[in-house]
Amino acid sequence: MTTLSPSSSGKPRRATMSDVARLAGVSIKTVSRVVNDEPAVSGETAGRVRAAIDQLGFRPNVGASHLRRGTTTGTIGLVLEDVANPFYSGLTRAVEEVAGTFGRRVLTSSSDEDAAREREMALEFCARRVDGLIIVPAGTEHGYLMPEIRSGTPVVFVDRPPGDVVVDTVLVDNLGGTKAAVTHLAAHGHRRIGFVGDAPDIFTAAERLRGYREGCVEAGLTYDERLVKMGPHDAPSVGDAVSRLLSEQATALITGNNRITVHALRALAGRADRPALVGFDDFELADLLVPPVSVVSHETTALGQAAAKLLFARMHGDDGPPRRIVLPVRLVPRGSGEVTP
Amino acid sequence: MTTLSPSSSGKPRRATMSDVARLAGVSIKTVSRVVNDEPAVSGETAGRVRAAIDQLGFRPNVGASHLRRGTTTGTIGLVLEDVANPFYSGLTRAVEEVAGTFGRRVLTSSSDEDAAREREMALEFCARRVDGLIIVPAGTEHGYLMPEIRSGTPVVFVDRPPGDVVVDTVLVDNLGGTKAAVTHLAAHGHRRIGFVGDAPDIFTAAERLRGYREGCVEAGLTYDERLVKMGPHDAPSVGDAVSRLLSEQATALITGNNRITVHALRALAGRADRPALVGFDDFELADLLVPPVSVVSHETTALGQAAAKLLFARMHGDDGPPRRIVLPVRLVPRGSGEVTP
DNA sequence: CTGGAGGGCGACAACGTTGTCATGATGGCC
DNA sequence: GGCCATCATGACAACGTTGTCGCCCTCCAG
Repeated sequence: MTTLSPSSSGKPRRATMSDVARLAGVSIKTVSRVVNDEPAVSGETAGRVRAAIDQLGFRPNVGASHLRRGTTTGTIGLVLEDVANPFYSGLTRAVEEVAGTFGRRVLTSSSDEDAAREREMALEFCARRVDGLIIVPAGTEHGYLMPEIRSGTPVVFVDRPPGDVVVDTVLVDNLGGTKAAVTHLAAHGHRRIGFVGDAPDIFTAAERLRGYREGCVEAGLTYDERLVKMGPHDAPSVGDAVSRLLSEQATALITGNNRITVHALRALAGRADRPALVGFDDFELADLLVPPVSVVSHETTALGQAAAKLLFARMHGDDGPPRRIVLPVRLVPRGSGEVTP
Repeated sequence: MTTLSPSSSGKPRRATMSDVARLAGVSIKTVSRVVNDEPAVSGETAGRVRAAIDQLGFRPNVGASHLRRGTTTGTIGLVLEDVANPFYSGLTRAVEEVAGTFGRRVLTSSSDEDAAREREMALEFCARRVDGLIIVPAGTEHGYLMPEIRSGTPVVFVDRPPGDVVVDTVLVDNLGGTKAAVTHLAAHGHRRIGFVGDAPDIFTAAERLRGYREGCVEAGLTYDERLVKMGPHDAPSVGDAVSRLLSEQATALITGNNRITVHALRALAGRADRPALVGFDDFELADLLVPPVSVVSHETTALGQAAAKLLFARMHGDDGPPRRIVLPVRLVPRGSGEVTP
């Protein structure tokens, strides 16, 4: 009880510079000078002020400081689908890291693939005057960001491009990734390759599907839409998709992202007719499964770093034309994709 | 180029209420009223103000608003070891979720198990006037938080208790967890059970070790310190620990957390003499490995939720004595822990 | 002894917003 | 027609901080 309540009664209040000033018998400005290590303060006075600061547990209000100084708030906003998804938590960590080297903190928020939520969070972060915004978009309309962009808040899109504004974007080579996966499976003799993708209105899902199609064409396979299932990435939907593709005689599967891969693997676990499988996105323990899972791999850390670096370049005055960075992917053969039909 | 720069030359500046007021031909205060949906504004004036707001892309500065209103900033700070660790990213998501229902956003920061960084981040968050702080402590001294706590910022510790202050804490039943694991393995006939734990100065590692010891005693096994390896949770250290324990004729292993379990599994992958294994912390795909991995499971989501709810209760005026919540764990047998020596 | 330089410090305004109070206009009622 | 209530609006101060400017005192050169 005494542990939590302050010495006197009533609601606790944070000490301000005037409290410190009063206690130390100096002016507010002098306290400010001490706090900011400005030189023009005598050692004796500074000592008294510091003692008062310690005694009161004073901590400067950086919000007020930012307001007065007209400087930025030292935060950047990160809006993504779900921090709990390892893909995004890796990205978050990378962003946090880069932001840290520039003395910035990160405000995070999960949109849950909801465009309205994405918008709400992005705008709220702007109202908080973040120095910049990194967005994994859920929606496809981003005109709402124009006022922000125009008034100088840099915005970078990651993993998916923005809808109707042109700003810096960092993507991975979705097209090339699934294309490579198809080629790889075809090279092992597969003619009926199934594709389980996320909802087709998600950019990466659509791109990966496109890569799948193009891969089929290049490999001389006829594109058969019965071998494609696009839809939500929850376990039941994916399990259902997998059964259907197998009943269509698919001998190999390409799974469109890490969530889908995991659910597909679980759906396949019991079955005797296990198809070859290549997953998009690498994931922990893929190498320890039986068989080890071949994947189209890319660095989520690199994604986050690239995005954050782009953002900080803009914050530091880079005003070149918007850039689009496409990070390479790499097919990692581990076993599951190297079995014949 | 035109995409990024504002209509005129010079640095872009965010519109303020006075800009809006000037454009709409009203006073600042009227703009404020419109922005805050206060009733005493005529429809015609409100329309003019809203038009000006849209035209300028004005977004209110919530920092200034908080300062003036004397209200809180609507953010809470979360300091943990590493967001990229699935354990913590699940926790982060849960905290975000609860915070969202109370209209709060979350500032995150990874301490990387560095006490100085933990302290720095926690204090910085306080300087930003977060409404509350959730900490997975890296250090063992938390006196530095006393001024904050005293001035009314609630603090909740998760996963590990604070060092030298008494505040709300949410833990899991570390002791019971490893005890159960030992009992379980002993019931399957194991007499030489090894324990690979994290650095012993980490609270959870020490508790789990204690549970291991007590479990050994209860199971009638003599505690043999050669069967215990405590240390960092990186892959080489864990791999090394595993080899040593096996050379000590351990027939079963208990791995002290999700990182250690994963590294241990990788170290064991090639070997013929695979011991029985029970891991602390559940992890994705544990059920799909061969054999499926038995674990001491607990809900990271529940941890985050409990912590956040405790925090918000404090923020809403709960001033009862500090609480300590210990969440239950559950042994999930999947195969790896149910093999005989 | 005087003048100027400079060090130490404080008063004041301002950052963008909102609470309080005042003001002028309008309308209804006796 | 006069009076008060009500409505719409604005002026002003204040939140906690910092930039600007000016004051006073000391010290040293002339």
